[in-house]
Amino acid sequence: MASQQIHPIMLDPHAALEQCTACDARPVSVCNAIPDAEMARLAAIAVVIEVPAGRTFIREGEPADNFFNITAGTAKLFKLLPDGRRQITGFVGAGHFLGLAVSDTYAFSAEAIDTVRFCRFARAKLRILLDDFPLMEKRLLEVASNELVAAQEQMLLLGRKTARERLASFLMTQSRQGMPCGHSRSRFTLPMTRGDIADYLGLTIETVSRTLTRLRAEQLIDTPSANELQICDGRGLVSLAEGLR
Amino acid sequence: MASQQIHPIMLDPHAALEQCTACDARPVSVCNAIPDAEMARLAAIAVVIEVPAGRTFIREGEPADNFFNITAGTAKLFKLLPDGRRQITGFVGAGHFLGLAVSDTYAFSAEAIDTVRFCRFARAKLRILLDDFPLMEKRLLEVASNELVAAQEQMLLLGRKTARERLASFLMTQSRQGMPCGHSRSRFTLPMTRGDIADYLGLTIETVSRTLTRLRAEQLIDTPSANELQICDGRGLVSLAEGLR
DNA sequence: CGGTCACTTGATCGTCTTCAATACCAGTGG
DNA sequence: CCACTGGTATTGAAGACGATCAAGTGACCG
Repeated sequence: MASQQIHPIMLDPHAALEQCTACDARPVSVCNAIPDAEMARLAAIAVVIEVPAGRTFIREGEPADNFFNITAGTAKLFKLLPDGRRQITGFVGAGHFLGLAVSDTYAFSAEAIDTVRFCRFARAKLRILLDDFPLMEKRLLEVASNELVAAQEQMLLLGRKTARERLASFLMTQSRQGMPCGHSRSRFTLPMTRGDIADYLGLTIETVSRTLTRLRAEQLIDTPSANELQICDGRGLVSLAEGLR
Repeated sequence: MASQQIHPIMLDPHAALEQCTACDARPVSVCNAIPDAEMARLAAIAVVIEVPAGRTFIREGEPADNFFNITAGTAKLFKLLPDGRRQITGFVGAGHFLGLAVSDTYAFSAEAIDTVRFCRFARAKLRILLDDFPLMEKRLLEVASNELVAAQEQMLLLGRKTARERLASFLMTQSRQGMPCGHSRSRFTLPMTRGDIADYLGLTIETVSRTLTRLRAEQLIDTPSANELQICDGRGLVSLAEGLR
């Protein structure tokens, strides 16, 4: 089918190794657990792939044959109900690892928001490699643990927070995206659409739009354009996110 | 403080080993990754503790000094907002492992629903032991991955399902609790209160009660008593849980 | 320009919440 | 044995928040 036309960017072994040691995502990814000297083994089984915005590259329910390591761009992970209702479970960027599921099929779908580049590893091959690098397995466990914590935070948001609190939480999380712990940007770009935000926060497009309008009216944020976000009152947003007003 | 009066059930080393190899929870827990011969090392650092119903034995935000392995009873895990709103992120029973968080503080609280017994391991000690048993680390990664899948399923429920669909999903999950894959009980006990169910499903007590009443009126379930549940139409519940009606 | 797509805004509707009363059940003590 | 109590569950009526339906705006693009 048309959606399967994925283009592996083939590289000779030496170039592949270059690719890995010089990879933008390496410092923030799990592969930094593998020493430089052994990097060639990882590079040997990695297939670099680039997909355009809108392309679904993981489909819930299909055989989970691969692991993925995002190196550039942003993707959304989501689950669907038969009637089309969608819940986005996360937005993932460079350094993020996908496909940990133990099951033999993927538990979620993944779609590129902008142009996404990732390394693809055949599950079987990676597993063998993993046996030789317990440090990488340790890193994976760390990553999974952190995601579990984030997932619980999201459950609190979806189960118990109001629309305003959800948006405030989301915007503060986004402002901290990719920043060193404790830091945040006061101005940033939202790569996803209002529809994506709605499906991530368990709301509708209209509610997201209205709520942003209201937050703007209250001087908590500003929206220079639809995709640009300026945080005017971080303190206010944080206390709103925690339900304190 | 009074709530800290936890009673470790001290055992001499031999008895501790007995305790572990004969443990009810071992077949379903992560410790089965450790060979019998080495079990003594695990037993040596385990502290067996029993807490009564209602006791909070993990507090969100407190230093995460221990790992826990539930061996009997049921506990609820939850997060709170400052104003008291509560989201239960899971119910955990025998075999469940708690405290994976990488952070130095717990990301959630845990409270015993009935009498709960667990093994407690000092984080530092367990980590050392883990270095010698990569197989156990592998198991932990498996467990964490499975929980992540469950968490995503719960996000779909909280973000996109109606009250009826949530209850149907919950009841079907409960009916499969502790059953071999593909099996389920048609009749079982709910150890948690309506309030707990509500806080797990992101609803109110009243909505849970009303919805159960309605499901009963529609012959999908029966409730011989408040804590007993009989599934009359499993098929119907499943399709309801998936949003197909 | 016409077309599409994303976003915004308005009016109305419905599901779930809130508030309140009542029922139920186990435990306690008269 | 029965009245009393506290916790839990059920049921009813009213209200609110967010959803749905609908229209309008603006940006981009062939």
